[in-house]
Amino acid sequence: MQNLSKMDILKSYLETKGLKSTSQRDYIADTFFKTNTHISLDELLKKVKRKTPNIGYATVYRTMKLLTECGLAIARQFGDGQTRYENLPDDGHHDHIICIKCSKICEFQNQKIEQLQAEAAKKLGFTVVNHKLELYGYCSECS
Amino acid sequence: MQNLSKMDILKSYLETKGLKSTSQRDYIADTFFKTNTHISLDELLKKVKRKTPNIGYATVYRTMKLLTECGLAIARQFGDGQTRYENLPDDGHHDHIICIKCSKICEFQNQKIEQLQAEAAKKLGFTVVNHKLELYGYCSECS
DNA sequence: TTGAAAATGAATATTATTATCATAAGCTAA
DNA sequence: TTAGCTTATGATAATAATATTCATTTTCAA
Ligand SMILES: [Mn+2]
Ligand SMILES: [Mn+2]
Ligand SMILES: [Zn+2]
Ligand SMILES: [Zn+2]
Repeated sequence: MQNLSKMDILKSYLETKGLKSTSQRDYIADTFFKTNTHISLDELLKKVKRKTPNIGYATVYRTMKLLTECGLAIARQFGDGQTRYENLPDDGHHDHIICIKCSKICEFQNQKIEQLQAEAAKKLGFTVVNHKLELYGYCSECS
Repeated sequence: MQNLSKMDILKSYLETKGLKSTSQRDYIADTFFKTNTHISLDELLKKVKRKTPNIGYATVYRTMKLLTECGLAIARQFGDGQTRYENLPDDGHHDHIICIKCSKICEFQNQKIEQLQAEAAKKLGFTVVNHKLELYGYCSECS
């Protein structure tokens, strides 16, 4: 399952779950796969409706739920009350830093932090499954 | 403002804002100050109603908003859809590790992680105001 | 004491998310 | 290809947490 495209991964996930392929689902997924932002359901719905205006909110909602389940999308909550989705990154896990004035979101990776997290968890007897690290502040243009 | 009790800090905050002292507000704040958990509004309301059953949800909500504003309470969201509040800790900032099975919450401090966060932010031109680090996994009893 | 300003609490509004249901579409086996 | 069963869709409604409204009560400074 290394070199399959995202759409192929989705298709095989649907198959294992006994789910069906539909034009709406495909188009929503494809539209999402082409984004490189942290997109909300409303934003994605708007994008999708440009070509297929009759598509419903519920279908976008269910498709993103599906993509999250199979790992192709990651659901994020940055505190503005809206769940946002991003594509599974090629280069592995990353964390976020968010500007509290203009809402700009930057991403960063820090292996040392990840390692220290694991150590802290181990010390408390926990087995970490996932984590959330978000820094909030002012970006260079807003400070 | 070093050695003032939390209630005194609240009182002086109210004063600067031209707000008034009321028995309800005092009792809710005092009840909250005595907690040492991450408490939800519903839980706090229930606790408060034991002695003063006629107190309303809105007053608890508004009091916690006030305490959060003046820094005496910290609002946390651990992903269960409920905002939880904790007292401003005496020993400074801490982060959390949450069991995804039994919901146990442990706290930890790690100065090295904090430092690395600051460095990562600086590299991106950000000035960090606050941050959120949450580890999710299984506690020793659940793994 | 009194009157303007703020607080209260019940109720309602808002908002994001999730569920329902009648109908449409996909798929499998004849 | 078609029949028949399953799943998907989209409009709408239900949920649930949070936030606001408003008539009434309370506070507090003059
Ligand atoms: Mn990201
Ligand atoms: Mn805590
Ligand atoms: Zn900014
Ligand atoms: Zn546990």
